[in-house]
Amino acid sequence: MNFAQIETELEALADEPFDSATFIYRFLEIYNAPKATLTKLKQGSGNHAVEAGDVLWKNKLFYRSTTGSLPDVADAMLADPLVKKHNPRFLLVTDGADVYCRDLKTDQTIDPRFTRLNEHFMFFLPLANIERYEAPTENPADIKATGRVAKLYDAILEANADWIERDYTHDLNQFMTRLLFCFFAEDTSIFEKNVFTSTLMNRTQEDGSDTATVLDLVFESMNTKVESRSHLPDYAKQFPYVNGGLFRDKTQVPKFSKRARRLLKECGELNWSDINPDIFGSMIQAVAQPGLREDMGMHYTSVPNIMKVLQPLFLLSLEEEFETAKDSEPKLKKLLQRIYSLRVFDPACGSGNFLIIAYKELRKLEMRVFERQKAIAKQWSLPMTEVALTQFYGIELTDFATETAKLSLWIAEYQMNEMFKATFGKAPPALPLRESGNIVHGNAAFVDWTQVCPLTEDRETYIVGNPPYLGRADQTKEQKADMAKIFAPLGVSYKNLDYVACWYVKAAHYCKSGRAQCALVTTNSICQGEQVALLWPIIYKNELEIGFAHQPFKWRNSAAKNAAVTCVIVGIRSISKTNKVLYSDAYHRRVSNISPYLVEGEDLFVTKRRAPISFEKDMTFGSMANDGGNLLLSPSEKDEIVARYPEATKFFKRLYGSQEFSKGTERWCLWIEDHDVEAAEEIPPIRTRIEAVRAARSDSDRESTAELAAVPYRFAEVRHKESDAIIVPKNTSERRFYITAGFIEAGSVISDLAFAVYDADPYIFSIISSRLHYVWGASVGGRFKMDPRYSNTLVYNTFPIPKLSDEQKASLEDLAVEVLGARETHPGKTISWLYDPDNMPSNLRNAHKSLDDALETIYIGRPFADDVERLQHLFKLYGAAMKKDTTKTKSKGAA
DNA sequence: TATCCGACATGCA
DNA sequence: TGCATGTCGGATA
Repeated sequence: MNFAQIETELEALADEPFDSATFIYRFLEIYNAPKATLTKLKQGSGNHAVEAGDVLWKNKLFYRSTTGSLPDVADAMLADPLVKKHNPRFLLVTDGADVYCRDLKTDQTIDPRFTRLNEHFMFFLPLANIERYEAPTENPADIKATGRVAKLYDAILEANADWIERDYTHDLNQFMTRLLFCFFAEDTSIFEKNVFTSTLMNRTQEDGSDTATVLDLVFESMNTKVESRSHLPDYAKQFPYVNGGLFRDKTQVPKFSKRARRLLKECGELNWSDINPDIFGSMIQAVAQPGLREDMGMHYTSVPNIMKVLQPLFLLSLEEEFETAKDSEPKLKKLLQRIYSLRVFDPACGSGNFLIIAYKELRKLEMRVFERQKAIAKQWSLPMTEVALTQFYGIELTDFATETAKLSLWIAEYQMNEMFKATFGKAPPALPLRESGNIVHGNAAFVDWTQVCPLTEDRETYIVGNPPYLGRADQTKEQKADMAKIFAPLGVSYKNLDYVACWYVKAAHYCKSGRAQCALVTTNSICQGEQVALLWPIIYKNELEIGFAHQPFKWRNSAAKNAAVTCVIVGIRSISKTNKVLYSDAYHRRVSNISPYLVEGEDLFVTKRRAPISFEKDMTFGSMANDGGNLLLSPSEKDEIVARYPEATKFFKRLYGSQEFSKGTERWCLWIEDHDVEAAEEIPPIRTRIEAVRAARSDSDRESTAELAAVPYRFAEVRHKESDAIIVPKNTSERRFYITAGFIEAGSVISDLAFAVYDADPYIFSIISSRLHYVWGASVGGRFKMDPRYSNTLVYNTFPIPKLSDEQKASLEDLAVEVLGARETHPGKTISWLYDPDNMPSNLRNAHKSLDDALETIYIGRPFADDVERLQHLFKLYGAAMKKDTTKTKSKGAA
């Protein structure tokens, strides 16, 4: 079976007129329901439903077509005793216009339009016996263990204060991973039950003085083959030969204090068999980095997010191959070869989450192949797994995490062997440990990746991971140097790029030379705003394309404090005819191409520019106070001063940022001209505020801010003009349909949280208020979290407008008046309320619609069909304008 | 808890 | 000088 095929057929079915009699059978056929089953369902013998027209396929699906309210009907079906009896996985209700479907196992619901059913084709995959991935629940054992290990680590450090200055951290880290392994081993069948902790407790003094000696001998024993142990004491001999590199190097064992020994005992008493290496490694990683302790594991990638990378990158493809190979021994054998030759490389692997999950998935698939072989082969004997940890490669910056990654891979291997044993009754011996993954300790932005994971044409290689994101302002000197090393030779402007761009560029070079593909979880900022034009030309130069992408989603994991960041996933591969899929939380669909803004469209991007290509007036940044809050006042604060000092009135102006405009809140600022300073300072409360500004600015580490302390009576950046202005809030909401511009009367100050077009013609307001402009801004501009963020250089200056006649301007102006008029018919309502899609009044909607229709007719002679067409046309015009611009000025244009 | 928007250091062009 | 950006935060309903 082929996923693209399912989607295509589903799309065809959704496009046809709905036929309640045949729909469900066609639907099930697409999901490969066995022919015999379908026949039985149609005949009624396999259909357990009672009501006419219903279909109830045991354990799978309960279907009803109706004309009633879909959720209500679904609730009624759910209450039907038949559900309990026949346990369907899905409830599916439709009236031919909408669909309502609930997965009773995961309790997820979708309710798409009937015609968009294909966008949810993965939702129904369990019908074809393919499970969607479900997030594991939080594991209390991991949390508890992490806490205890952290305490033990601290106690050991305390007893070995000299270790840090002597740079024994590697020894300490390796020692800790050995301990963790032993704890795990004695709670599973790798060691004899509790042998490690009990030996230590029985053989050592309570004060900890000889703990190190005993541990040293025990570790040596684990690195010595049984036949060569004559020099070791009996208690050490009872441990099996472990090796696998974990005990190979002789490293120093730290001294133990009484407290450290007691904590060792407490760690040993935990039940380590419950540890889940998927996440535990990430949590334990924080142990060795006290700075990270407080947000322990905050940055680990959750398993669902890892699957968002692995599934589209290669797991789905393996799954498809399995489905087609199901009944063919040679094909199954070929699939196994593919599994065994595949490599996964995480150049920012941390404690190895991605690698561990990938390993487990490959093992699970291998087991399914074995089961299948067993079922169809005439003769079959159980093979052992050939998925090797050495197929997994990683680079990690911190030593402790590097060691943890290797350990976690071993634990994962053991757990998978146990699962194998449960299914097939046999498993490879746990010991001695085989080689673990190829995890290298180093700076991935600096080291040569081909040294870690050599380039090869013969093996599929998948680069995955969640590398560190750091905006320009937060990069350290070293990180800037890393950036320079990678980007400077390319001769491009790069300093405004996020640090994570290093990984994309290195991955691009790797993918170009080898048979590799890459998908990374990164901050959304590299697919938005100014960074797009900086990064993506470099990628495209390597004859690569975006094969799949996941649109922005909020970062989530089970750590207490989630990172406040919005992420995307971008899959990069050599140019190919294979399907491209665009994912979002709500749907995923095949598209013709994925643009670097992660929307359907061509590989185009805009470069920020100083002057507008079309608008006839400049838009400027508002005035930034940078005052520690002292130049800004609430109405009551202002009134209090004016009441006592009426002469102060002239020093106040209304201030408008995004919120003051959108929500109508009143705010004032001190606005003192140079020649008025002395007069202003004679008013004590004003003088106090000015002094506070001076103090705040002097305190700043930033030189230019400190210099501004010399003029504390005025805003740091003064852009104000004494004229009427169009105000455009900097922040808007992704839920709105329009950018909410407005007019501000002369005499008010527009803050840096909004943009201003001073002395503007009203038709400019019309264009800014159009759907076209919103669509442009939402895709080309930056973002604040998920919400579009307006900008003059990126959005306004790049927006293409056809040449307008005076008549056209006049008619646009009339339509602007209509919009403003519609707003005024709702007195007391804020802009924010009026433009909330849940509230937006119909007259305002209509006024905007008329404006859109008129403007779009100027563009193409008719309104656009949808936003995709809007964007495509704008990009076309932009491209043409830039071409003209290049020939005229020979300056840099866009691609 | 979803929604919407503030403030300013930073540093590039 | 002008302005994008934030492994950003916080108030509000």
